[in-house]
Amino acid sequence: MYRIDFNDFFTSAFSVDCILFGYSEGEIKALLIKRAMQPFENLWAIPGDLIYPDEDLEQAAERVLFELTGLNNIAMHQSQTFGKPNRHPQGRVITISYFALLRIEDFEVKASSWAGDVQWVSLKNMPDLAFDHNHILSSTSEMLKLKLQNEPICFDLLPERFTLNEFQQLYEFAFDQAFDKANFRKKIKNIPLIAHDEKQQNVKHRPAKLFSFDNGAYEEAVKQNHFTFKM
Amino acid sequence: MYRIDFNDFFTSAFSVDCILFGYSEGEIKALLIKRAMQPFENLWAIPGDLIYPDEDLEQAAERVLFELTGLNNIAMHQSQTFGKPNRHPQGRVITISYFALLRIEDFEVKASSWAGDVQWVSLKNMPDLAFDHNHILSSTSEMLKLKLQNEPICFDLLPERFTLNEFQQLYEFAFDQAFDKANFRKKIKNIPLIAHDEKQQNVKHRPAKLFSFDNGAYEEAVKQNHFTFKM
DNA sequence: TTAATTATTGTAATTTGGACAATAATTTAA
DNA sequence: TTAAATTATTGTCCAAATTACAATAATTAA
Repeated sequence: MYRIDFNDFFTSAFSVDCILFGYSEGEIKALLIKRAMQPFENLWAIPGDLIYPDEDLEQAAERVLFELTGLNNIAMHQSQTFGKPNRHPQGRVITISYFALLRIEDFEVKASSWAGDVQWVSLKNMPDLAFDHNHILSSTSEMLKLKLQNEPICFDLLPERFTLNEFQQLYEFAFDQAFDKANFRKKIKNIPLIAHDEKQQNVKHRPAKLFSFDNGAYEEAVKQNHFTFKM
Repeated sequence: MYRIDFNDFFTSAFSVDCILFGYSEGEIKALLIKRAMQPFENLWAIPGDLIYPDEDLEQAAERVLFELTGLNNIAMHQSQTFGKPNRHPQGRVITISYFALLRIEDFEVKASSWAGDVQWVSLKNMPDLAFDHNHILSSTSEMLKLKLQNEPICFDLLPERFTLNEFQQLYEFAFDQAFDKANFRKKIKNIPLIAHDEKQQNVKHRPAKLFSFDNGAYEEAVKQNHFTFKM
């Protein structure tokens, strides 16, 4: 891995911004970094970096993800590209935003060279961010909602074993509305879930049963045209 | 308007590719150009151009649209960004694809400076295109299908007055499946359409009634939360 | 006038969706 | 040990949407 000076990119450059979404305590969160360098030093921002001359876009996004989380083999979803001529104070930088869905508990976050601090921040409670990152984050959140509605990616966000209520909370986030518990359970009856004997721990009331997504059954059903995921 | 040499962009550059979709004879078509210059001279391609240093992305896409069609005030939809290091033989060019929906009958196409020929080509009958343009076109078509399902943009593609069958054909394109005529009419009964007395002309059978989209009623219904468009 | 063709409307059975009630399992406090 | 509190889970009823298909209407061409 190598690092190059901003000037190497002349006055125009490409970057990726890599929005890492996670889910905990009933809320969707994004992993933000506190910038350790100018411009916008000490402001919170979406992690990102310039794209190296021979690097594929997705590869650059995966590199940013890896530096922060040590994770590989996570699906990256391209969201949108932002290129207003003055969005970066030091020159023309067009940025391509990607997002990935993570299980917060599955790894340790490590601040990278360009980040002073790293933190999961709830989308409901977002501070002012560097650059046009508030805009990038909110339009990427909309794209996430749309994808949650049409692809079974909510299981990348949920723990491997989850309760039906946790599942429902993601659905409610995706549609910006509350659902009736009983009706929700009817709606998902075709999604292939494995019911475990195990139950929720450390709750002050009747514990919920744990489920996991049956990916094998899902892929088989899709292949046979029995099923298309549609929340 | 000014034109600059490729070398002005050093060895890396941004471009837009601008996919113009139209609908006629029951099929979705894209406006393609025959390249008048190297590389890929004489091959068909999606119209596009480099982005000028001070130009916004969408503005560049609108410029390409204008040069070919003379049209302004057409909504541009960003689709995806393509940036494999070797996708352009002359250097690193990252391209941002946009699409717009046009009524084919409403304007004259004029070949621009960089196009030898221009033609509407059905998506069902697509030749080999320059660069990675087959890939760009097919993933942008998928994005079009998704948007057709969730926003009332089919009316940008249909003539101002259309038959319910024409409307249904777009729906069938968006979902890649055929629908029962009678049931389709029930499904759309909440979409605000104006029924005209006028009928289809020059058909060899019972002519269909013509309808148009009632945009005013649609926007009012959305504002009052009575309605969300969902094909 | 009739056949051919497509548009349009209707009907009945089935499935899905929404509101809400009833029951079950667990913890905590008395 | 028991009852209250809390949340999970299942069931029921009715309205609305979906599906398959039949019936009728309007037009052209022979």
